[in-house]
Amino acid sequence: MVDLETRELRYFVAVAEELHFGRAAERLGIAQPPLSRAIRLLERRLGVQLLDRDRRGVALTEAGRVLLREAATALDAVAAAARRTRRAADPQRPLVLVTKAGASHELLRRLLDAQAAEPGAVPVEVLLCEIGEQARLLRDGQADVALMHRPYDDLAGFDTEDLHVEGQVAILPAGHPLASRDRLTLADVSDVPDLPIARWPRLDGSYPEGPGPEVRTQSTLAQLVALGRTLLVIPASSRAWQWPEHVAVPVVDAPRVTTVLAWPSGSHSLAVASLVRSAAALRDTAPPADV
Amino acid sequence: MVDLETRELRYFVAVAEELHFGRAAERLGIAQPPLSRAIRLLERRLGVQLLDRDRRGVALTEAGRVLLREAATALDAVAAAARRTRRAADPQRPLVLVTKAGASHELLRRLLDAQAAEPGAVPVEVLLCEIGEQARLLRDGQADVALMHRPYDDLAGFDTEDLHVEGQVAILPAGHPLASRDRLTLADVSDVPDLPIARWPRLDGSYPEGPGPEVRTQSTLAQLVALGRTLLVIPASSRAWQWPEHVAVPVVDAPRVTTVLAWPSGSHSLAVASLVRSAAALRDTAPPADV
DNA sequence: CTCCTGTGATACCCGCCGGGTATGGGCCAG
DNA sequence: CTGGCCCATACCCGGCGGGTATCACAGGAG
Repeated sequence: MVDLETRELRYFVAVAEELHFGRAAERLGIAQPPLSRAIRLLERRLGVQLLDRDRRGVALTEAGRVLLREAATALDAVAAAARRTRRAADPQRPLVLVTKAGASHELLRRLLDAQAAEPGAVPVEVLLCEIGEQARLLRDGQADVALMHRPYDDLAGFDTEDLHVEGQVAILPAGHPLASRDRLTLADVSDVPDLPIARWPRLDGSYPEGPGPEVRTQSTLAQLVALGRTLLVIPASSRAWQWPEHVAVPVVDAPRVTTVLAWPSGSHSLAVASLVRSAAALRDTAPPADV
Repeated sequence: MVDLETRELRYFVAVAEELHFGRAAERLGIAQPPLSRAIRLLERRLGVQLLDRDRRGVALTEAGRVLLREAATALDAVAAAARRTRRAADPQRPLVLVTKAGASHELLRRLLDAQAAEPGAVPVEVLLCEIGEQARLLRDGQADVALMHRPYDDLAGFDTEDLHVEGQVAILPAGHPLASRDRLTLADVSDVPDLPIARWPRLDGSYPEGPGPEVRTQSTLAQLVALGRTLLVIPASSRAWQWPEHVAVPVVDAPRVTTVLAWPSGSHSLAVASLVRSAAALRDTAPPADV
């Protein structure tokens, strides 16, 4: 049995991501030789080669790729332990709810209002993040609960409560021929030559091949749409995209999107339970108009 | 931002579980004073009181309870990182499949046969565990894949493939009046005065109140049934209970149990994928007789 | 061919921190 | 009051994590 220390995992992650001992050491705030030694020791303790030191630079072995992935989640778990413990000790800790900026705006407003009206309401702090970040923020304890969207977000490891189902719309630059239609299909929007779909970075930061522009944030994407450089298909209730230059047209055969409230499974927080109750009541009493 | 080391977490878990510095230190193989100091340092770094040192002994604070739970999952994640990394480096690593001893025996046999018949079959090692342990073994990397049972096992954090649905039977000592019936209901078996339901330990090791005998393993339970001291309700295909002194009677209104193949979500292992394919094919070509 | 540059590895030193022993001090039980 | 239990404090030591200086080696420029 080998007991890894989080320091070793942090060091390895830095080297594995930088693929360069010098830069990794700088990022960690230590010198390069101790880092080399630490990684070598880690390899010997595990009995596994993690890196191929080539003449020029460093490459991950298969085992190294596994450890990079596993170490990231393990470090998240450790960070979550610290954060949640501190939060638990804060008597007036607000509940942190994270959601994608601009998504499900109306629903969120109604949820916050409903929760605030509860007797003994726990204050709710709203944290906005970029697409796909909610899962990490929940996992590492920076947030207690999230609004997420099936089937797009990865809900593995979370308990969820469905809140709302809706269709999707294509966001187009006003003035584009497609913008005058009153309904579209996925076929209509999939291969528009002058509006290629934007490309998001993969987990490793690289971009898939394709003609569309590379984007990393919603705001850049919104501006690209306004400039007539790309189109996108999103849930009807998303509001981050309502620029004057934008037109929304329903896409009738796009998959329907379910907005869910998600929280780490096994969470014993009374505050989370209270919010979930509010959400369920909200959905049952006043279902928002579907699109 | 506080970076906890796994050593600190292990120390805290030991103290939190033992609620006694001396015993915790002994369990950790260190002396008591350094342990006291380490815990005190941990509290100061977190800025949170984790333990109430009472006149006599130690009690967990609310924050301490949170950290105990979080630390356990974080340590599991770290251990999983080490184990999975080593496994990844082993060229002829077998795939480890864990299941409750005695459960879904036929299904498992057919699954192993089907997988062995695959071209390029990965060897599968079977690991048997007690009830409720599969999730931990999957989480901490001791197993790659598990047979689990909805709705009884906690499937949070795992991807699953449904394999089989079946009813449940009551296991009774032969000769008991109920044993001669050809069907039972939950009402029939819920309050039999001379056959009280056995009590399993909770996570903290304590037992719920009740008249039934306390059990910790399946084998003790099987013997208690044979002795006519308790009854139990289990999926029809479970085979650990087929002693000569046992009689199985269908319980018509018990919830139906789904046997699922489960693996850590996000697992990129080709071997797991291959086994899942085998399992799906198995189910589609030759569904086992339902009960 | 030579020299320079950039890379990770090695050698060696030092200070800190984790761990040990000895002991103190508060709080029951009797 | 007193002894015992249990955690905290005081103090020492050795190992390890981190630093600097340097080496070894591979390319590339000239």
